[in-house]
Order: sequence, then C-alpha cells, then structure tokens
Amino acid sequence: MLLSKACVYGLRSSLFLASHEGDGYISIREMSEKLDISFHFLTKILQQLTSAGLMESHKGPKGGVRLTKSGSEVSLFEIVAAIDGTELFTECALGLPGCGVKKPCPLHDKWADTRDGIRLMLEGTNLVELAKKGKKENLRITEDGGFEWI
Amino acid sequence: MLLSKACVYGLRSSLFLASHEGDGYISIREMSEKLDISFHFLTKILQQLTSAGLMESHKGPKGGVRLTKSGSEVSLFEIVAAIDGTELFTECALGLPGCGVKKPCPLHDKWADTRDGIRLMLEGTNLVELAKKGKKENLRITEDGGFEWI
DNA sequence: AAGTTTTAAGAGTATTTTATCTTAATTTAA
DNA sequence: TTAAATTAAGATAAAATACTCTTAAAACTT
Ligand code: SF4
Ligand code: SF4
Repeated sequence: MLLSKACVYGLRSSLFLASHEGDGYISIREMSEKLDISFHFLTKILQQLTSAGLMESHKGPKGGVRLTKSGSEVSLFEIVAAIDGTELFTECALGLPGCGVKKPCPLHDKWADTRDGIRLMLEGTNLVELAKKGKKENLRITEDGGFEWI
Repeated sequence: MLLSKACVYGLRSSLFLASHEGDGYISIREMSEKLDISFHFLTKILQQLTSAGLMESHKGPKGGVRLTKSGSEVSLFEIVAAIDGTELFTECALGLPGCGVKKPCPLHDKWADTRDGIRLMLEGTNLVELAKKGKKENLRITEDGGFEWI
C-alpha cells in the first residue's frame, strides 16, 4: 500500500473537516463514528496532525479539532508528510539508502520521475477542492459509502 | 514504502540473474552473499518467482535458479505482481474497497492517473535494459555499493 | 551406493504497524 | 463547585511483515 492506514485515516478526516469549515471544533468521537474509524486510533492520528500544526484541538465539552488554515490552503502532501513522512518522495525504489548522494541504482531516472508524479499530484490537490467535488458528485470517503456530505 | 522488502529483494536478484544470462543456474547462496540478502529469506522470495513461472530452479550441486524467459522479455511489473500482487495498481489511494465498482472517492481521477504512471513505468522497463545500464554506468544494486557487475 | 550440495517447505522468532484500553488533564455547563 | 464531556498520553494487545531455523527432498559426484 502506498500510504499507511494511519495516513489514509488522516486524509479522510481532513476531508471531513474541510467539508465542515466554519463549524468550529468537531469532536473526534463524532468523526470516528461517521467515518467508521476506531476512536482511539483516530485520536492518535489527529494528535500527529495537531502537533504538525495542521489542526488545532480543544478539550472539554464543545471541544474537538479543526483545521488551522483554510482547507483550500492545505494540500494532501502536507497531511501525508505529517503522518508518513517524506521518505516516499526522497527514497529509492530498490530500497537503497542515500539516494542521490552515493552512486544511484539503475532504476533511478525512471523512478525519480514516477516519484515526482506522486508528489506533484499530492501537492497540487487541496482539501476544499476534494470536499467540494465529493459533495457535488456524492462520492464516498467511507468503506460502506454510508457517509453523507453536509 | 511503495514496494515490500521481499519485492525489492526480488527485483534486485532478478537484475542479478539478468546480468548473468546464459551462465546456467546461479545458486541462491551465491546471490544472497553478493547482494547481501538473508539466504533463507531470499530462498522463499525466489520460490514465489519460480512458482509464478518467472524463474526455474534446480536442486543439487550445480543447481540454483535462472530466468525462464530472456531478461529483455521480463518487465519489472511482472516481478512486482508476482510478489506484492497487483493491488497497488487497482486499489484506492484512500484505502476504500471495490474501486470503480461502487461509487468512487473524490481522489479517484487524480489517483488513477498517478497509479497508471507507476504501472506504465514498471511495465515499460525490462531487466536486461536495467542490467546493461547498471553495468555500463557502474550503478549499484546493494546497500554498500559493493556489488560488482560482471 | 554414499556423501555432498543445493532447493523446498514448514515452523518459529522478531519487529513494525494497527488497534485497544486505561488513566489523567482540561474545559464547559449546570 | 460539581459533574459531564472531551482530548492527551501511555500501556497493552493483536495482526501483519520481515526474517531465521530446522528438516526434508532432490540431484550431482565419486
Ligand atoms: S538513485 Fe537509485 S537507489 Fe537512489 S533513490 Fe533513485 S532509484 Fe533509488
Ligand atoms: S475510485 Fe476512489 S476509492 Fe476507488 S480506487 Fe479510485 S480513488 Fe480509490
């Protein structure tokens, strides 16, 4: 799998938050139920996004998390980088350490292009754009398709 | 990581075999030492490639493995598919099941293009091509760069 | 035929990832 | 000021991946 489970959950909930922009803090419990993700696991993932500065959290009743920046300013790349790190975009298709520094592997030229393709796609896509599209075309962000865009 | 460790090891040893085409069976022990991969682990990986029909093996002294087809006919995609499967090229960036069948996720269009980019790169690259390039430019396929092309 | 070399196969171990559980700290509201 | 709601944090558990060990089977050499 290209992205870890944690990362995929991070993307899904970021999308959720982008579609609720301006609604204040959204509780993690609510998100975990609507998106069908384990509450405790999601909490940990969102803590990562919070400490990366992408979200801010608030405790107590009426608490929850919300995006710090406007969703249109947050690219998928930032979320992936915060959870899975940027190794995917700097390291080797053959798993060799120190790409570009020591002598490269035979696959380098082709892989570097492919790798950049992934990065550019993630950098060039923002949360609001996706949430709008999802809402307009009634696309899904849960396994059972049960989630309804507001 | 895009490809599993097993898959990367499979690619490295396939590259090794391609550069030894016509030398008959190459022992797994020799490969594991030259490529610095655990012998038993490599054995299992090569068993997968053998049962997928990409390699054939022979027991006893003078035994080992060799490519069934000419290395120029084997694409990286075949090796990846035999070890990691083709999920990467059919499934969802958001980890949702049944892509294309049920309603898609908002990322689908962009992700499908990116995904195809990875597949086309792997399909469009064959073993001999890479081995030749590696030999000519003295590129590496081991971590320490210690491997020498023959 | 016996001994050696080599892959095959399955069991076993270690590490990482994924997920859960428990307790604490903070904030709101009655 | 007390109770309820909520995130924070750390410990634990389960599952998946990565790796190792042991024994068996096959094939070559003498
Ligand atoms: S140079 Fe080769 S080894 Fe390094 S990252 Fe690129 S493909 Fe991988
Ligand atoms: S349609 Fe959406 S859910 Fe399905 S594979 Fe494509 S990106 Fe993933």
